[in-house]
Amino acid sequence: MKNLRDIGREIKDRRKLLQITQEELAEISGVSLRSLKAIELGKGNPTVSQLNKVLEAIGLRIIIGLK
Amino acid sequence: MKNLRDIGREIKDRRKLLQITQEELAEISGVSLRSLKAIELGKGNPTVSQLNKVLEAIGLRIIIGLK
DNA sequence: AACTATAGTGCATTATAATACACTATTCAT
DNA sequence: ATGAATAGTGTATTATAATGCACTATAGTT
Repeated sequence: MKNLRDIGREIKDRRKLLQITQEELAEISGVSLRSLKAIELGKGNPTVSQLNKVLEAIGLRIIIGLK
Repeated sequence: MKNLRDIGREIKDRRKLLQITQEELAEISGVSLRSLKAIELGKGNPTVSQLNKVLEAIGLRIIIGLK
């Protein structure tokens, strides 16, 4: 399974690739800095819309696939 | 983007394919019937872990992909 | 048409995600 | 090694997801 920690890592990696800070990503995605930090660390349990906001901002998206 | 309504449809389609009821899926996934209904209809905004529970139960999963 | 099974809704309660603020820790450049 | 930027944490508050119960609506069967 793709757990929350994995998802967080992917977001962080992508963000670094784009060379933007958490502060910037929080700003452009419309998610609070506190929440973004939690998402990247895989702590907490974001709502789908929160996750979507962050993903959209870095050119990623949720796909539903076979296991 | 893959919005919540799309995700709900995919879950519902998959569930029908497997020929199980909402009640059964709620049971096996560990998600309340009320919440499952909302998810399938694309109403509300589930947490990632709730979504994951349902997806797992029907052999699906979240993938993060390029937009 | 009537009956039954399955799906969707309203509302109240409880659990918890989202947030802000203040702080500490780490990374990175000089 | 010091200072500045970036990342992570604690705690309290607010917003909202998750749930249960009772109900209505729709689909499917005879």
